[in-house]
Amino acid sequence: MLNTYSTEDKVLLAVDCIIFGFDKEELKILLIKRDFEPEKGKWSLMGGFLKQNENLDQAADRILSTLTGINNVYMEQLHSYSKVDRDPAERTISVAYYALINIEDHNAELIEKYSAKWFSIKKAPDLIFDHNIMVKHAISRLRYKTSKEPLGFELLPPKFTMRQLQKLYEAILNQKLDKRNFINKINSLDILIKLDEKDMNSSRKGSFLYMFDEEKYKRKKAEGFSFKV
Amino acid sequence: MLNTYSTEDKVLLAVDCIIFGFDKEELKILLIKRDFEPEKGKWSLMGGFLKQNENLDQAADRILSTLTGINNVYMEQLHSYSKVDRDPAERTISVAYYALINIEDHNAELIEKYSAKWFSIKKAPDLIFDHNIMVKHAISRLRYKTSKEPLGFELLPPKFTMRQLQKLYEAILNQKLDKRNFINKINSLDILIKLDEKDMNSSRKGSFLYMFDEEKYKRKKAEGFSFKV
DNA sequence: CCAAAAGTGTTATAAGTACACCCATGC
DNA sequence: GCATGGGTGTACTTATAACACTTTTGG
Repeated sequence: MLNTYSTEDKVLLAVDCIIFGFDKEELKILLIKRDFEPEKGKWSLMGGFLKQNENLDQAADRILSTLTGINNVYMEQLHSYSKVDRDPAERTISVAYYALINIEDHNAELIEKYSAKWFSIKKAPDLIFDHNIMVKHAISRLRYKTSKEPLGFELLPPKFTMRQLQKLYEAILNQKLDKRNFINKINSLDILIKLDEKDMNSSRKGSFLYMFDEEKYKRKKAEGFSFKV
Repeated sequence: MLNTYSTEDKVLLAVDCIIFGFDKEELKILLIKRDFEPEKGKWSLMGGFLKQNENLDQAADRILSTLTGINNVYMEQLHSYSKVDRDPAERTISVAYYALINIEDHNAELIEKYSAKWFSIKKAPDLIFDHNIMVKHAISRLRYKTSKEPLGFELLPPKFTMRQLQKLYEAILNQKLDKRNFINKINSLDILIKLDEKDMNSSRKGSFLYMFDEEKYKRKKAEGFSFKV
């Protein structure tokens, strides 16, 4: 291999993951209690270092999978954080990723192994380094993205009720939405499949379950349709 | 300094800049002809490596300034690119930034020194590595950002005509806009100062010059106003 | 006097917002 | 039979989109 850049400084490149989940009422993030220095014992995002033979997306997948046992989830690069002394141990640049997972899918043993815990985004503890700002940015990006692309479904089980979907959007946007307007809007998008099945847990009457019709969405998108909530 | 992460791989971190300008008709980017290997003689974004004592924003400023002689311009981090073999010389992760400059401000000597040239985004040459995709992403981000924040003015001289502003937005959005609707919309935002002065270059009648009223915009923004084109 | 760009309002359509009652069921 | 959450439609307001003629002035 050529080595044209040999006089340049090298740095450690970390990847930190903001892992979002939704538990029927609140938007949550999965945090770990650090069991290593620096800042041992404090709450932190799950992270790791980029290896020579992988790209950032792969590193993010690996790190997410290490903590949750889940693969193939929606992940997106957020931003790179590079303040010179952001990590007191050593110069480290961190690339933040956020992931959307169905909270039911996580692996309880792994969560325990890493002393991880789900926190409501409204009641999350103070985090190490610049992780607080990463979370803030991630929420802001999540708001933008879920209003322009059908990503909210990533946070729900495959079958969900209209009310669950509404509550999800309310949690993401941090505001109440009008029930009728919300349903009208979602229905007008015409990308859900209404099942015959009802969810009987939430009320006596029961409420119909829906599924996201990904194929239909893709077809419509190819024809110029754009999702908008 | 502690050295907790000593077994981890380190990498070279490059910063590449997509430098946008506007020349009254077209949206342009400033490219350099590489005078070093690999890919010597090919067109490329201006780039450099992150140094130990600076953060990414500072590195981007430094790199922009090296080529244009300009400081204090609007710059924003775009994305990090990390394909393992993206640079054949050595494993390098690149963080792309885009900058908006008033094309009149650039330093001609520096441009010459780096064999740099302004290219219309529609007629830009093929670039090295993954720089083509970086430019594509930057244009897409620019579209989004300039429609939500008053950043277009960064690409214009301090005094500009309505028609110039419209042509700028047409170039960014890559579509014709209706003259009356555009002016009505801009005026309804109420963030421009109409000068008594006219620009007599573009027509016999001459057209009024405007300036962006940044203070007014800030005040309105603080009161909940949001820019939208 | 005419060519060339500047400037100016109204109407129609679409999107968004506000809002209240009946339904089905388990207890 | 009643408490609980599910489900449904219309009127109003706001935003967006379409569209054509008059003005100014240097040559």
